[in-house]
Amino acid sequence: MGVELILPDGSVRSYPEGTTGLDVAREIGPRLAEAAVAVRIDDEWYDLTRPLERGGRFRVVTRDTDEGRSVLRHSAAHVLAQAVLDLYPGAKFAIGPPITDGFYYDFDIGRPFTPEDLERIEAKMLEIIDEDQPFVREELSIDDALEVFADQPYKLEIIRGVDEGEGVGEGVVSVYRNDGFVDLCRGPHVPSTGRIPAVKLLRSSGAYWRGDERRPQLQRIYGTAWESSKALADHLHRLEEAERRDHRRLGVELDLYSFPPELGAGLAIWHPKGGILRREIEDYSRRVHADHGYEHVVTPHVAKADLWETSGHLRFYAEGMYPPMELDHGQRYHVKPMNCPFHILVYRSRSRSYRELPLRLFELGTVYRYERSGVLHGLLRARGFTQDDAHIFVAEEDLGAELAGLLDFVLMVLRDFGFEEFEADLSTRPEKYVGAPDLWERAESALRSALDAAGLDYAVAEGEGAFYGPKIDVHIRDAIGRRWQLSTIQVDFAQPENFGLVYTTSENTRTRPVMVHRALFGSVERFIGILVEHYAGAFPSWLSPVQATVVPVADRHVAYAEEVGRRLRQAGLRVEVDAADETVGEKIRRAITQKHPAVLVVGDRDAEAGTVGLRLRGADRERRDVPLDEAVASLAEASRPPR
RNA sequence: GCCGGAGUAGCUCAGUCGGCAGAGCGACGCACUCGUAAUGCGUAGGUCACGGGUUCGAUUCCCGUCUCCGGCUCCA
Repeated sequence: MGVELILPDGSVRSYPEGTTGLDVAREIGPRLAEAAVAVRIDDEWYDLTRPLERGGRFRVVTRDTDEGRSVLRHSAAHVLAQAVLDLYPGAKFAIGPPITDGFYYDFDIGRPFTPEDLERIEAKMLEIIDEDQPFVREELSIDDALEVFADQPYKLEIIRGVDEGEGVGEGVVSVYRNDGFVDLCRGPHVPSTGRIPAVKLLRSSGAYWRGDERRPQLQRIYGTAWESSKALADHLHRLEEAERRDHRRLGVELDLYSFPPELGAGLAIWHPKGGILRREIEDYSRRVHADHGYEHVVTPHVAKADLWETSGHLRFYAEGMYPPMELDHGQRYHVKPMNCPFHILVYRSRSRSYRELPLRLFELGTVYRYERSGVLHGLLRARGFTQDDAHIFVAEEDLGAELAGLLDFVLMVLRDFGFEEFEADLSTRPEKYVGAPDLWERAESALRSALDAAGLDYAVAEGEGAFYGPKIDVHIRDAIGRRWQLSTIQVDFAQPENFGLVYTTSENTRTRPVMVHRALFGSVERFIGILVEHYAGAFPSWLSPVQATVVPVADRHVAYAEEVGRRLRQAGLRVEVDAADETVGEKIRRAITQKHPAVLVVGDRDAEAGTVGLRLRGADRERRDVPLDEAVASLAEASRPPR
């Protein structure tokens, strides 16, 4: 009994029993066989050396793809565990999956790993890789597996959990052996340890067993593995690049913002230059919202506990809120973690007609959330931040059109800030939910068609929606390929119910509107943090706190430099005239280091002829003798906001 | 919150096996007056995170607290 395989080119071929994926890959081409790490039949994984048990759509997975890398990273994780068990007798090992850009493995050796431990372990791993030990797959009954891992409590727990269908078949699990080491694993793996071309351990840290802080804390070792030493070197270079772009570091260097300990953890202060950046972004946001039919509202920072009871926040979100403060005979007030209840009160302040819908209420609303101290991370994760928040009250029949327009709006805004790559997640109805199922279905299909209409790539996260409604999250890729979640669009069937919202229809009946929560930047602070890292501090001119620096060559040119500065300011530009007692070279270096987009150098010739030397960021070299009028006009043009 | 690491000048860091605290950059002053990425010389700047303990003496050792960093978890 042979197998019939459909190859990616559509051809169908038959193979005798016992044929392996490697045999097929070799037949297709030796280079393919060389790069192969595993094969798939109809999405089922096979090790290269495992006989194919059935026919179907056949595909060779190579090591230079994301799928292939995750196979070799998984194998690298095994080698890591093998090294640790070898070096630390009695070590317990838990789980070791591949992750984005690497892998980890969780251990218990009774103490944390030190940097010296990591060096030893890495050396041991390289030895194991050198020995090119074959990975051998084996299937065991649950009982046999329990015996094999008798002294490994975490493995035993996993095996006992396998009954719920995580195993490879009825009452059977697979293990992989190489040398004396054996690990429970579904696979697949590369054929032998020598097929891991480049590996490096990065760090260790604590991690809870199964992510549960009530359970034992294990020691996790992170590493990365790649298809070639060049790919590894590139990755390490990207890590350095990310460090160079760190918004916390650039915030200090560019004098944008800081996090004084006196203030409290997770709270930022904005310096004048950061203030300009923020103001430009916020002004832009207000402008485009006004242009897109939003009305600007303003609401306070605290509200009575009753309001948070009605909205359900105290029931579902209390641990994310600042504790109450008491005043007026024990009346409790909470600082707001969200703006929605306030916007709802605006809606409910009088009776609403169908003619007013969709009613779009927008606010740059500053909220405070209690974040556990360990998770704070500069602007990206703060305790106080400002949302570009709006709530749209819409008739159910208009929801689809509203969502489609909204998604276009989101993409327009993100493109205006220089982001070009987008991916979305559509989160659908969870097990616990409010609202009628057919309402959910209509909302989900409305979100789906909005995504289709926008031509956006999206993944469906089944059951990941909030209990109150489905949502779309929009992610962007930054300049070094990192993915960030920014915008969110959430349909809400619960709050209109909680607050008893209605509007009067054209038939003079009263109907409940649907509510949409949406934020484009999400948090202005976090968005700026991402922008700083995306641009490595070199913002497009319209966002630059300083748009041009004027450098006089010598003291006698200061008056002309001031004149140039005045002209630029009249054209609306933010300008510094650097009259400091320094060399021209030093002043230029300073402007460049501060990422100013334009430097204008003026000397004798310029003062006489009414010209400037113009050096633009990113240009190969400067232009000399540019007429001042021309320089002013072109810089003003280059510094205009996108809209 | 938990695990690990750290906190010395505005920034980046060295140092003190317990005995008067150091560099580079930055700031300030003086000289230089200069044409596209660092001119030279000088000066100031420190509760060695904070509080307690041990000690003749603590920046150094011990305990606690705060803050930061890497993770866990959670999210915008």
